[in-house]
Amino acid sequence: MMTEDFKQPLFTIDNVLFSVENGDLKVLLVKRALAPFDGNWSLPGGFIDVVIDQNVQAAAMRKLQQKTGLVPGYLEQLEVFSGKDRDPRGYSVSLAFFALVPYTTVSSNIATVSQASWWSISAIEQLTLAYDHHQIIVRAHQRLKQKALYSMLPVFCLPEVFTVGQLKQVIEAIIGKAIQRKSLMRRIEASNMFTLTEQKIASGGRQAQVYQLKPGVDITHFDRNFAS
Amino acid sequence: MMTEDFKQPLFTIDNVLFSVENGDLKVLLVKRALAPFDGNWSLPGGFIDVVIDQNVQAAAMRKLQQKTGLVPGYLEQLEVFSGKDRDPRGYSVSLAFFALVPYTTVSSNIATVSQASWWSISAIEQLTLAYDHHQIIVRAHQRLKQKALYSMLPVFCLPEVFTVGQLKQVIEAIIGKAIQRKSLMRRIEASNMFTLTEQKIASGGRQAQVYQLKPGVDITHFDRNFAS
DNA sequence: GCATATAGTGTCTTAGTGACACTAACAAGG
DNA sequence: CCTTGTTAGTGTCACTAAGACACTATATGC
Repeated sequence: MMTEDFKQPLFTIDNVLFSVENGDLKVLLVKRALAPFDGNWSLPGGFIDVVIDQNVQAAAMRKLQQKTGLVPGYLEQLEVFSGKDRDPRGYSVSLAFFALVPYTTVSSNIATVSQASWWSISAIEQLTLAYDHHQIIVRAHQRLKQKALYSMLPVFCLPEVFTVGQLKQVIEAIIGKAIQRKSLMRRIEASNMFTLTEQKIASGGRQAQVYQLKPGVDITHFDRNFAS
Repeated sequence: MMTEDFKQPLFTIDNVLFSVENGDLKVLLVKRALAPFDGNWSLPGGFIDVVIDQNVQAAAMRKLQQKTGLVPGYLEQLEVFSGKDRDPRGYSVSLAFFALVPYTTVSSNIATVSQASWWSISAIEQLTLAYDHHQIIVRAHQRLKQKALYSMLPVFCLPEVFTVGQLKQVIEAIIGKAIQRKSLMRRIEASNMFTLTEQKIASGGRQAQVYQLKPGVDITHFDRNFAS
């Protein structure tokens, strides 16, 4: 049974890049300039380049960098979406990634993309997206939500230094539910992922202590979820 | 930017099929009859057939059925493994699945496979496997272990009716650590996934109550892990 | 009957989250 | 200067689910 016996499906990459701005969970979308689905908003992605890309994660990183100018602090494989009809060009297999970055404004302008911008997760529901990108975003959100309940993953939506209040806001935006500041502080302590810097930051009331991610640490997972 | 601008990678499927026999976690391997890696043990997998297979899960199911005769009760996407050098035929992208079945003896005899048999997870370490299948098995085992700590997934390694003792043995084989029978019974109760049948089964001592998976239920996830 | 093996229960301990009141530190306005 | 409002951080009790383990129950084999 040789390789050539089979017609291979199209293989592509899609990225669901999340961030949180001001308590609002956002996903980065790009407006397609080319067919198919030209003029529609879509997830930044594309074809793997077998010469340049060491592997699929490298391809995902390159596509993100290329189409949005952003380099995520966290990138993880989500799931493969596949089928005969998801791409008008033929049988398609797309590997979706989900990624996290600190919020920054974006402005991209390359050939395949006319615009790139952040969209609130709630606003996206009303949009018409290319391919099955709605479903991909839903699945990515589910996964992120779940991981936010038992891990420190949401820190990747913040700059390297941050306050407990900021992290609390990010987590609440992700899981869509309030948590106890006390519980979060216990986790920050227990995780041993952060150092307490000398600085303090104004916040409208008492100044907040500033935490910093220790370099090279793994994200801690806890044995229990926040109340779900 | 057209499809044809890019040389596409090879896309394949690999299955890590787990079961538990007598307290021993096993993975199903097949002996390759054809190049590359002919004569080596490997994970059952192959190319997707864009005519037959509705999507990648269907392809995984078909490959398993074809190469081992088994139809798993649970099948989930694991992760994509990719790179220039993992397949001598060229740049390769393989989507690995992990699957669970009740233990049964296998004996397959088709063209591409000369043998199919169960291997203890510990015995596999000493084997030489095709491709990067060692790494895939390690990752699949990690994921299964993790899920066994907080979900009822391991029931798919048992027949439709089973006893608490059997489930306990399966879970312990997967996570490599003893758990309290009491804790498991509390979970069985709380999950509401099972009905208690009239039957009892001999087991060397007092007869055990027989549980049965309710048809069509989702696997329950708990908010806490077993001690890890 | 007695030893032994597995099944199932009762109940105290332990650990981590939830709830919430309380103190701390800052700004703005009188 | 003092009061009020706001956010930051602490102290502590309640709640819940798992761990530990003794105890009872029911089977087998001698």
